[in-house]
Amino acid sequence: MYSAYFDNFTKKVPLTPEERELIQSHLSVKKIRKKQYLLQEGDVCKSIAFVEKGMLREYSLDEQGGEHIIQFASEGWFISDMYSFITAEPATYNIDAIEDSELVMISRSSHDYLLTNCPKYETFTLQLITGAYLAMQKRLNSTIAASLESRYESFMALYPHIAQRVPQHMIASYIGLTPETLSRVRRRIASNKG
Amino acid sequence: MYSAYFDNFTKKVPLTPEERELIQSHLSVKKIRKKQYLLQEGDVCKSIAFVEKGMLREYSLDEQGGEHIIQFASEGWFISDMYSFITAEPATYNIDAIEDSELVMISRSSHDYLLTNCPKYETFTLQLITGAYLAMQKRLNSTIAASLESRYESFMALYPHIAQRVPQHMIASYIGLTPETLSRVRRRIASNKG
DNA sequence: CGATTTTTTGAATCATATCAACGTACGTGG
DNA sequence: CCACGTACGTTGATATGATTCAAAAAATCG
Repeated sequence: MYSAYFDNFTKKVPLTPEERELIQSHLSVKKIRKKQYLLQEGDVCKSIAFVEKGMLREYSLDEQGGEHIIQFASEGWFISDMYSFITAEPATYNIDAIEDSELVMISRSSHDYLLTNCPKYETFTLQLITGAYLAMQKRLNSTIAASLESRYESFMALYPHIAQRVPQHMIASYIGLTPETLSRVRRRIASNKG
Repeated sequence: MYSAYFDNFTKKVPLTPEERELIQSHLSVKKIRKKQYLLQEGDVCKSIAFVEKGMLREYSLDEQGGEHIIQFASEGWFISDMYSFITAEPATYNIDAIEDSELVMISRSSHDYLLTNCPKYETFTLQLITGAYLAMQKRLNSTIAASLESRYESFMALYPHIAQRVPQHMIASYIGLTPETLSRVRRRIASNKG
């Protein structure tokens, strides 16, 4: 229990046994089945979830009901509608499970408590957000500046473990194109190599 | 000197005079003229810049030499190639001034020093990055999910002070379309309202 | 095996980019 | 203060390329 969470944590910030105790007392475990929602648009996001095992996705819905995947989260990643979590306004994103998953949950009040009372938790959070920020900046740049081919290829290079585990149409959604177009992009790539 | 910086800081995290002294001793001031580079692709980004006055932009260049604006920064914002700053690898982005500007600079070593020796600086940094993360997530979502019209309109609603001060083709670049297309989008919007 | 989900393919359509030209505003130097 | 040059925005014609809709083929699941 909590092993992936603390592996991740101590790789970034070492902890004494007491600190680990303190943090662990603020965590809880949640299991969630494939296709189950962790968060629905309109609800307030009350927790940050760390993935111990499994895979989730966060996505928005446009006016026509189309899904747009904002983020995948597999082992070692966290997922949450951060804006809703921080402001307590209704979520604009949905989160559901792509596989049966085990999550470590941190509530808003625990998060606040640890931020102010456990310096290492704050340091860890800063590193976590910084990493997420940098990854998203790269993605934004490739969405704006790169061709479909290279967007797909960077995704595959960066997240091969995700690519293996999610259907292709979700990758299409993540990189911002339709499943049909992605299928054709893949054919173009294959024929350029063959 | 440093007033915009500390206004911003203390609005998020109050400081004692001693703390302010400590932090201020790690800052320096830099003036930069319109069109001047603060950072060029390939150089290592050695500082974070806070804008006291003026306006800058961060952008990438694609294979055909096209500019893609990643970020604007006016008074109260910070700007930097964070990835290069943190990893000390060569920058992949360029930063230059859109107006004559005054900047408050923090070097990598000062940043590290303050992070470990000044808890409030760490708290401030966490809030700063969190804000930047949330803003970028919203932008990414609108880039993937929204129509050109609503992308333009959200930009204008969110950043009216920037819109007034930068040429239209830079707004086009920021929201990910060509200047010609933006011109036509604006006409469409105008005629739908008239 | 049958049912459902996923991927591929084809054809038509639509939206945006591109290329080229023009008009305008702006700022700089004479 | 004027004139010139440069940067900016608009417009039109055309080309490109991604989406859409429909259907079939392939893969996966119970």
